[in-house]
Amino acid sequence: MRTQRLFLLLDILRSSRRPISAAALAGRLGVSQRTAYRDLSALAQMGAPVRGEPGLGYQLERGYFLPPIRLEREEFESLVMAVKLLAARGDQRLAQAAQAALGKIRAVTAEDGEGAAERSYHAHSSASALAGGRPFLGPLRQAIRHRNKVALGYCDLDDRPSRRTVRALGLTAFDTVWLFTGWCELRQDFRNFRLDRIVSARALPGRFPPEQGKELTDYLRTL
Amino acid sequence: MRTQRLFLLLDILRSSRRPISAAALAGRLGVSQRTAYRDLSALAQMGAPVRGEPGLGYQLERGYFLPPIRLEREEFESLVMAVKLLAARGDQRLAQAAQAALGKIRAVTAEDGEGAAERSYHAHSSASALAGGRPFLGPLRQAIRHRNKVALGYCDLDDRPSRRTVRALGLTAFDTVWLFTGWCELRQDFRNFRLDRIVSARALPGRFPPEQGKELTDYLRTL
DNA sequence: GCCCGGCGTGTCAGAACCTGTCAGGGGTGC
DNA sequence: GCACCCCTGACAGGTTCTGACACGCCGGGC
Repeated sequence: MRTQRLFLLLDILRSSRRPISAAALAGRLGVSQRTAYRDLSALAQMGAPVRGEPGLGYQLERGYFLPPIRLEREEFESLVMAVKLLAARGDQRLAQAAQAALGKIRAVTAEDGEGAAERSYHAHSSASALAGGRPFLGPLRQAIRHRNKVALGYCDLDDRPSRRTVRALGLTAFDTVWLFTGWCELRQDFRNFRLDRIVSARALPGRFPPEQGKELTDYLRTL
Repeated sequence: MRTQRLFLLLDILRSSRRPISAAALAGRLGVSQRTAYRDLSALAQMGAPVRGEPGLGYQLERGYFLPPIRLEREEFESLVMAVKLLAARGDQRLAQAAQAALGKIRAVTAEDGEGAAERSYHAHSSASALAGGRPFLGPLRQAIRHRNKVALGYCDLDDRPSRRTVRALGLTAFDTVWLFTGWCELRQDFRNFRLDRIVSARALPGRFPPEQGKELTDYLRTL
C-alpha cells in the first residue's frame, strides 16, 4: 500500500543525514524509480520539507512534520546491541552515556518484552589491545569535538617514539583497536594512530580553523 | 487522495485530547462516514493504536509518536558511535535498523550541531571472520526472539562437523567474531558457537518453554 | 415483546487512483 | 554534436477506493 510506503520513505529520509539518490530510494522502497519520484513529490505536496539537488539526492530538512513513529522492536533491539558493543569497546564514560541515552529512549517507548533483547545480546572484548588505548578515548574525543590540536606522544609499530602536534579529526574502531585520525603538523599529512600505542595526549588551547585539504572529509576521500 | 487524508487523520487524532466521533471525523476529512471508518481501520492495521468506544469516539493512544526527548550531547554522540560500531559488525539489516532508530531519535532530540559526531566517528571491520557469520545473524536473532529451537549444522575448531538441536538463547559480539549461545539438546549443556563456523541454521517451529537451568541467565551465572 | 435510533460492518459497481514503461526536456562533460 | 544523468509528462492496465445501501448489534422507551 502506498501509505505505508510513504511512512517508510519518511523514515528513510529522516534517518539518513546524507542525501539519498532517487535510485537508491526506489531500491529501498521496492518500486520503480518513477514511483519514487512520485512519492517524493507527494510528501513535498503534503508539506514535508523534502529538498533535492540534481546529482545529489534527497533529504528531509529538519522541521516540523509528523513526528516519527515509535521505534519498531527491531530498531530498539539493534540499539541495544549497538550500545552493548560500545560498552565493550569504549571507555566507561562512553558506556555510561550510551546506557543513559538508551534508558531515556526506553522510557518514552515503553513497550513490553523489550527486556528480552537486553538479556539476549552481549558483547565482550579481550582486554589486551583495547585496554591500552582506553584512557585516551576521552581526551581525544573532547579534542575532536572542540577542534583542538593535540600534543601527541606516540610509539610506532617499530617502537620508535615520537612527539608531534596533530589536528584532532576523527576516531575509528577498527576490529579490536581504536584508531585516531589527525592531520600531522610534523609530516604535513594525515596520519592514523593506534590508541594503544599512544603514550601521551594533551589538548592544546585554541581551536584550529577549517582549512581546505586538512579536514577529515578530505582524508576520507583519499581512502 | 487517500494518503493525504490518512496523514491528516493522524494529525487530527494526535492533536485532539478528547475522543472524536466518526461522524465528526468524516466531516473534518470531507468524506462519507463509511470512508472514515475505513480510514480508521487502515490506520489501526498499520499499527496505530486507535481506540474507539461506541458512543464516544476515536482516539490515538499515547506512545505511538515519539515524544521529544532530551539527550545530552555526549549521550547522542555515544549513540552515534554505538550505531557505527554495530554497522561495522552486524549484517545489513541490523545496520539499517540501528540507523533508522538513530534517525528517529535525532528527529526528536532538540539538539543541533550534532552532525559533527557522525562525521568524526567511524568503525570498520576486516572482512575475514565476520563475513562468514553474518548470514546467520538474522535467522538466529529471530529464533532468539521467538524462543525457537534451531537445527544447527556446525563445524568445530578441529573441523569436525556436527548437527544438533539448540535452544536459541543469546548472541555475543566477542572481539571480531559473533558467538551464538544456546542450550544444546545433544550435550544437555550450554554451548557457544562461532557464527563463522556455522554451516546451517534452521529455526524449528514452536517455542520452547522457560525451563529452570536452561535459560541464558543460568548460563551467565556460570561464567 | 416490540420498535427505534445510533453505531459499526459487509457488499457492489463505477470512478478514481497508482504503477511501470516509454519518450522527452534540460542540464553537464567530452 | 553526442552521450549521459536526473527528472517529468503521458498513457494504458490493473488495482484500489468510495459512496450507497442493506444489515447486525445494542441499549432505551413503551
